[in-house]
Amino acid sequence: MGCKGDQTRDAILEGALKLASRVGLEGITIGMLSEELALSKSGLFAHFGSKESLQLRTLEYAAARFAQVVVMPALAAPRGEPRVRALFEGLLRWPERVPQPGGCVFVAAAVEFDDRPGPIRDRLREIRREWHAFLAGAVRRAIDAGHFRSDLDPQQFAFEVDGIGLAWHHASRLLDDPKAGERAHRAFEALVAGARAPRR
Amino acid sequence: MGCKGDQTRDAILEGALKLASRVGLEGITIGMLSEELALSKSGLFAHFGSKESLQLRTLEYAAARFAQVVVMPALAAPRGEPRVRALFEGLLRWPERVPQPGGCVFVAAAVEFDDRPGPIRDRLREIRREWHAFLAGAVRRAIDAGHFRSDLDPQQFAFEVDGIGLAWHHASRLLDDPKAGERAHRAFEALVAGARAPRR
DNA sequence: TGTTCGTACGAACGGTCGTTCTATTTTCGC
DNA sequence: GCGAAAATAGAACGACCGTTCGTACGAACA
Repeated sequence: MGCKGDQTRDAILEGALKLASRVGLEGITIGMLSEELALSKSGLFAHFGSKESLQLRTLEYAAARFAQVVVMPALAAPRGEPRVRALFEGLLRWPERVPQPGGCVFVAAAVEFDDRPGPIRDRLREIRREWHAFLAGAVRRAIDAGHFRSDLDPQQFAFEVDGIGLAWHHASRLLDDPKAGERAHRAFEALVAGARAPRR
Repeated sequence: MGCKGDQTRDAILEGALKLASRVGLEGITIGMLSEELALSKSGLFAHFGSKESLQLRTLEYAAARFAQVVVMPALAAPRGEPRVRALFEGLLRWPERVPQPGGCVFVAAAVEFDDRPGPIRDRLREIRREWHAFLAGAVRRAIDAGHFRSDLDPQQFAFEVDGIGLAWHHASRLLDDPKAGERAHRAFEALVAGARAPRR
């Protein structure tokens, strides 16, 4: 079975993820990537057969890493509110845990591909929906555990967490707002407080 | 004074805005744009002198249109909460008011340029900061008018509105969530309710 | 030892990019 | 209407794109 090849391919995917974080999945160039990794263009290309396949594999690699560094550790936290908190904290730390110097690759890809039909958009949408469903599931468990009020809408909660994450990404990266992290946490605390309090 | 040239340039900028909405500011291609507008590549190019200048002008054009269709109409609403609401509603309608088939051009540009130093990033950041400041100003007026509680942080409010807008953009475009609009409104109502209520 | 196969390389392809140059057409004040 | 100036077109450039092809190296297996 391919031993050396697998190592190389993983190294390529790691480089592709970092590169995509900066220039987007579509902005990746086989020339740039091969130069950065000291490989030949054709040698790198041979591992994937097409650019689209490289993009797809990079997306898959990112999803696997995300599961490793934010989903799985959160499962170690107790069910209910603590786990919801762990997911949020993991979300904020994910672009540094798996180095993405240009910001979350899913955010970049979402904006790039939200109107470009094809397998990449399809897979990306799937990944995002899974994340959404997982987050909503954790919220539902928090309701069942009595941490959150029973008439809370988990999907709505997930929607708003998504918004906080995106606003944080935006404020910290483009706006260089030093208070971005603090703002994100305050927003999340307000959200949790509203979820905890009995119906007004 | 340039008469014909100005008309052409405006038509180019309108086309560039629509195109940038789909493929991003960097994704714009002079060939694509000239073909779409039935102009020659060199003829179009002559209006701007460089691609970067075209991008910068497109960004400026978008900012001017944004001021026209969301900021100015909101000024017609009474100060305080109504104006804050008008700004939020205008924000959600802006990509359809000024046709952007691929979604808000500022969102696309923000993700593309948040880590690409240069005049485009600088100008984009300025535009976004102005919007943030304007929104926060409207919130401050709502506090002064007694609509919102006096210890509300206008910047925090603006941060969260930003998040709702981004989450809505994301949910409606990539995820094809039919409830995205409803969710955005519910999130906004919760935000306003929290701003209105006396400190818990 | 010889053969095979997985792996990487170098050269080249047609195509498109942003840009430059030189003409040609169109506009507009006189 | 005329002539200057502005506006547009056309061809070409070097660079880089994704992709293909033929080939060389190295290890595994006969």
